[in-house]
Amino acid sequence: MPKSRAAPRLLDVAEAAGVSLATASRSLSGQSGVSEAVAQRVRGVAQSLGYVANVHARTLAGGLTSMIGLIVHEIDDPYFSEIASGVVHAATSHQRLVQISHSGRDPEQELRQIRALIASRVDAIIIAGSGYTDPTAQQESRLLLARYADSGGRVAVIGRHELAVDAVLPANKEAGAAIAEHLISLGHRRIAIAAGTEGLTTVEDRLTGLADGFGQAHPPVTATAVRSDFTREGGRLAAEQIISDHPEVTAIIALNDAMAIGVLAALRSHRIAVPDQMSVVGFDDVSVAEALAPSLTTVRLPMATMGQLALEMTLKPPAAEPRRKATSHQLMVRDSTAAPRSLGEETPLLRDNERNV
Amino acid sequence: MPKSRAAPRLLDVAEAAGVSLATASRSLSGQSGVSEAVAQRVRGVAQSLGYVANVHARTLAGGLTSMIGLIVHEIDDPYFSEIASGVVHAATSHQRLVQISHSGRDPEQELRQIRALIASRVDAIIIAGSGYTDPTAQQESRLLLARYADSGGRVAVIGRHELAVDAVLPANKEAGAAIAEHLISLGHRRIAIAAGTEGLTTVEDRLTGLADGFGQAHPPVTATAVRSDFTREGGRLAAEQIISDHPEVTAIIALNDAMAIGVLAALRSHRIAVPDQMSVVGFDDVSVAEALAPSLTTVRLPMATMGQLALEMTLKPPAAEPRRKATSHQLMVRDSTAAPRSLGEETPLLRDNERNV
DNA sequence: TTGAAAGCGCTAACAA
DNA sequence: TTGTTAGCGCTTTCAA
Repeated sequence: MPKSRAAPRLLDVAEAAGVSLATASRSLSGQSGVSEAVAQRVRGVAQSLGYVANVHARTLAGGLTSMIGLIVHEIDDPYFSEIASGVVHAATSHQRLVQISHSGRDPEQELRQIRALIASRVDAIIIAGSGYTDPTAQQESRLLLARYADSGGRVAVIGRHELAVDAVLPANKEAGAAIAEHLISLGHRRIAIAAGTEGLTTVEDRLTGLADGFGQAHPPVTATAVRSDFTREGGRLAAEQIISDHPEVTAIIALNDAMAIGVLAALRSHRIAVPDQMSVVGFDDVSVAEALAPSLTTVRLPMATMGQLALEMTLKPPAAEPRRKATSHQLMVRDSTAAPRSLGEETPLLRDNERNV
Repeated sequence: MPKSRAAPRLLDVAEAAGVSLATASRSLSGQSGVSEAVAQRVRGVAQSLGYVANVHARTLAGGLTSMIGLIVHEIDDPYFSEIASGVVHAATSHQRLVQISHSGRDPEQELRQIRALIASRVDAIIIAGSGYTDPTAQQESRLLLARYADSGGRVAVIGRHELAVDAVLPANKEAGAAIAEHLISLGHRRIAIAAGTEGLTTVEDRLTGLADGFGQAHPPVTATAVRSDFTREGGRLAAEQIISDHPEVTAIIALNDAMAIGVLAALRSHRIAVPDQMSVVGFDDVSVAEALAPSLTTVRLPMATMGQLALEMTLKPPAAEPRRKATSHQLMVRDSTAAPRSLGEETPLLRDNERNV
């Protein structure tokens, strides 16, 4: 039985190839100053020995790690996995590796993850997902990140305008306004909102956008928000409450698609037809949204692109002022919205398939 | 403006606290042999300096990294994100961090990721997702992993029986048999299979299970497999082909839920009613499956648990023989399956809500 | 209980 | 073109 043997070191490669440590190092890192013949031989020896350089030693000795840390709220939420996918693809094409951690929407846990990423000296840290409206919740994170940036680390966030770092800003307000206009133009005036947990900036921004959009309606809109978790189950619970407490409502706005899916499920179990008896809209356009039945009217935010943009920001040297990159949004009108029933068949069906905003 | 300053080192902490390097190290790592008073003071200084230990130096000097590497095929596929979620949660409760990489179902890319994980000296590597039936595709990965294990690294795989390492084995065959029996008992005999790409062991195992289940039917089953990508779009394409080439079919089996969602979309666009005109089933029971309309009949594989089990295997010392851990499966009968129309209303509706297998 | 010092594996500056 | 050597920041003997 083979004894547990340490992994081969660069020194082992050098000896086996009959060259010095420095020559071996140069050969493998593809630097100039080595004859091609020697370099070739060293590479061959390294391969046959199964040599893989120790990143820790390499990092300690000098350079960067080529590692990017990504912190998301929930790994198994499509919103974040699509962002992650964008980050990973972009990173791969820049020969960077991504280390993904998740915070479970808990500032404490997020702090711990930031600490771990800093400890492992990743070249950059990307934090995706809503910030917290409570400033004390991230006092220490902010400090840590500032110090990290100060000592050369790069930081970018997605959707957290409250941190003074490079940021990709999802068009949450604009998306809210677009949805409000869509429902108003269909004739809805009594609307309920399945809103996510308090304290998340994303939730508040989307609500603000909706309020802006509603403000212009004649006759005016009556909108009621019901708070719940920012998840499918949260959507289901919110819908139950809306159904029982607000029977006059003709449309439900869920503040993300996950909640919208929960809303649809609740309506189905109550045999409330969508869109005939109730219109439903979401936010994000996660990829399953169009595959639902009825397919979900929602606002598309380009998650993968957002991830890619964030990654690319971290590759550039820091700017004097933090960069802000706004994203596009696109209202996707599908089968879950229609004119309210009371307006009946005499109203022409206002439906365009994809309206660019 | 603060100059770009290097991060504080343990030496800085030690000096600021007026102790030696060794004492500082001991204080922070909570070792015995330091007076509590001194330890306290050192910890205080470390905190106020925002000191975070450099993992690379620490790793190089001795110990483990407390990092686990996880390789998945597709980060934004719910099957994998649910597995990842299981791994991450279990890891967190064991104070481990997880680094997630993705291979895009490409053996080359997978090899590169394995190399990177080994280079960063993660304590363990978990590879999730189907293996490749072509043995040459992973010749080198196998070699690398063997060497890594030999030098003390831990390896566990999810769903790759072809590697001689600790493995969590999804009940793919049994799941296939359960689905076959379900459709047979409903009376289906002309069945199409939307199968994933060739060369994936998961696909072949599920097909084998289906064939086993079909073998016992009287009258016999006619089953046709259509190959396509193992994704939603692949499911859609397969369904289109099935609709045009095999109009006699009364049920479509998709080899995973992603494909099933694509199949449902294709059927909807052809106005083929599910389950009245066509039954549809999937595999996996990703969390959105029950939220679809009609809700999807599928076989539940406990993805999060699988991830958790794999993580725990890597925490144990290696066994003489590779461990094999089989998982449960559970047929989830929902609204996408029914008796074929030709049997009409005279057949009693065999439907139980959750049948344990 | 504390400190001094020898590495861990690698890179890069300096010599030859 | 090649080799020698001084660290990188930490842990861990070994001495005091």
